Amino acid sequence: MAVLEDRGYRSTAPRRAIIEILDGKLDGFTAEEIGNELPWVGRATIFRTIKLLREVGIVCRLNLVDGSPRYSLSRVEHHHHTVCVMCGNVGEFRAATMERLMRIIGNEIPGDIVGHRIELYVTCERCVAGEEN
Amino acid sequence: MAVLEDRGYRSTAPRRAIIEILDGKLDGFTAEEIGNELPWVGRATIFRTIKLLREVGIVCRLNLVDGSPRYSLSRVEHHHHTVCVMCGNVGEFRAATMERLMRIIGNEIPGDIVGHRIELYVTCERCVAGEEN
DNA sequence: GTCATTATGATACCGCGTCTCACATTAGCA
DNA sequence: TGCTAATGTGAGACGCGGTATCATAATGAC
Repeated sequence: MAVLEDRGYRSTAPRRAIIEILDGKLDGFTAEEIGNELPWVGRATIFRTIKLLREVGIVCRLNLVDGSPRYSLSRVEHHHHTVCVMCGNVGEFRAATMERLMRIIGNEIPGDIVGHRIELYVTCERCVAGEEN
Repeated sequence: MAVLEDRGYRSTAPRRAIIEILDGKLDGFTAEEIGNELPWVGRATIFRTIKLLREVGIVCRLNLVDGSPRYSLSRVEHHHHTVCVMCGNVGEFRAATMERLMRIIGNEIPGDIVGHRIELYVTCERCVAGEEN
């Protein structure tokens, strides 16, 4: 919440509630999920708040394999995501090697790299374990 | 078109028209764009055909920085995309280093990597040149 | 040419997200 | 504490990308 107040945004009940829920969501969430947990908050407000948190940089939007959207709370500074293709759970990882590689590739292709999106699709440990039953 | 026939799909006028248009689209396209160029083809058919071509592996779906979708004809086997943040044009590049890196990262994170999505956002040469005016 | 199979177009529908607009809350200040 | 401008909110309409339905049309194997 401090993150928003520091930028001049108001501390309101919906915003506080959403942020509190997010803290518990360790592996991604959807707007719909939040709506279900906070039925007293309007749909528009949920999207507005997610958008705000994305602009502030503490929430990321990523895509599942099928292209459907999912959000994730950012814990480390610069990172990428792993998304389980079976359960949709999201993980984060940092890879300095990746950044270095980006710079190398930057020299090989025309134009200037201004950003990138990297998503690794995985089958997570939980799902792999569950399959054996 | 042969790609589709080889898999048992029929050669129809809409499919032929769409594929022909795609051949000229060197830097990505949207479903809407095709619809404008082929007003006699139904919207559903355009989406169906794009989907088919994706399944066959000769069209990729990618996201612009803002998340909006764009398609691109695949020319090389395994590749990734560069997307210009200014004009939306799409390029392809291969990076063996990237694949090697994937394997390394695979050992560092929990779960098995089954796929990945990598998009590089760039400002393309054309746009950079244009800016200087 | 016949006919089963497959594809098509129109249209309704869905999911995700944004816009609008009247109303409610907030925070700053007396 | 009470006022007020600024900001945020909820309901609902709307937009866009894409899919489902279903009656009709085209395809291609014989």
